[in-house]
Amino acid sequence: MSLLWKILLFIMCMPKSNNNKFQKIPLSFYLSDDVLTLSKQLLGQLLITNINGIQTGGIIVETEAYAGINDRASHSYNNKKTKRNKAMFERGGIAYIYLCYGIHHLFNIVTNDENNPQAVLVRAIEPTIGTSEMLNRRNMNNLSYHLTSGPGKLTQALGLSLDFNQTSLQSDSLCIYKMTKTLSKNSIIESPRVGIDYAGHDALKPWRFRIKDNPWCSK
DNA sequence: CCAGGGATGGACT
DNA sequence: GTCCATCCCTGGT
Repeated sequence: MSLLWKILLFIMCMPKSNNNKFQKIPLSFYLSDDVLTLSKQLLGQLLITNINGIQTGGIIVETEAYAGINDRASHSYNNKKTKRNKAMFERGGIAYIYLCYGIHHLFNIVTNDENNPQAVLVRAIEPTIGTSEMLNRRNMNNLSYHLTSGPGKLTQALGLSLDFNQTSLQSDSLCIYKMTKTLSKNSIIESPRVGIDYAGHDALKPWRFRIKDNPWCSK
């Protein structure tokens, strides 16, 4: 076999994209009724969007749990169902995206079964795939921690908008992949959630989770 | 119909 | 650290 053919074969056998190395997180994962544990398990996993053939994504480094009908900070508090929060009442494993302050799209991972409206807000990712495209979408010239260190920033970087509301997290355009590395318990920092002062005593619950010393977390 | 508020980010001191 | 733009969603007339 000529060298040329060997090179050609080698190229043909190469994985087409990064995520071939990783397994999609299965639907069963999202159906858990333990949203706090799930929020921690989502840290370190890989979130990827694939829009118009452009792949962007990164490692989830910060999450918040929204525990459903008894959580005053949750949109589903008191079992209140509206057009906006409809996705939360669906079966887990889909996206719940809504507009915040009229400007920012916030991305949540719906968990638990149908009519058990819990969700995990993704607050920050560490960019790993398609960084230049994410810089474009954010109108930034140089890589800095501002790229994806906040719930509104990361959706802009990933190209996530209301169009993705209720999209499956196992779809071609939006997917979360399992990383092989597991985080040790003491590398996860727990603290109160951000921006929910209206939630009374629930505002004090330490349901924000982030990877210790990771500079890509929000402020 | 309309007022009030929000799971934020960016500009600025 | 402070300040505030911004606009959809919601609930109440």
